[in-house]
Amino acid sequence: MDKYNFFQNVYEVAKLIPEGRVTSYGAIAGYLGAKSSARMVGWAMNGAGADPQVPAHRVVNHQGLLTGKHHFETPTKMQELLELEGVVVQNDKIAEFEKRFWDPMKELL
DNA sequence: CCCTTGACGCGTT
DNA sequence: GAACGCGCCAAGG
Repeated sequence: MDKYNFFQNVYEVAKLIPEGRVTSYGAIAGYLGAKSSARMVGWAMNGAGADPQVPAHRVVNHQGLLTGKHHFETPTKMQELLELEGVVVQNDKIAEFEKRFWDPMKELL
């Protein structure tokens, strides 16, 4: 695992997120061994926007809040995509976030 | 090369 | 329970 692959790893993990599930930046960061560097995940996702294979809409903050929706084509796109996958979004946050939460540490273990 | 910003997270007040 | 501050790493100005 090269540190230089950090961004790539983020993309890989994001691609593994199942439909109707969401995860947090911190969870991905922790899975990559940089749990304190959740911000890097966000930065990485910034580049993920160029890669349609990376479902950035399934990645939210630890609150389940759609903090990154402004980075999409439209601020509502993120919520739309989530709802299309069966994820209930209310007030820009994931409903039943704990139930929808997909932890790479456990799921990919 | 220094300073600021950024899609976060956690501990403390 | 909300607000604030600090840590973390990288990129842009």
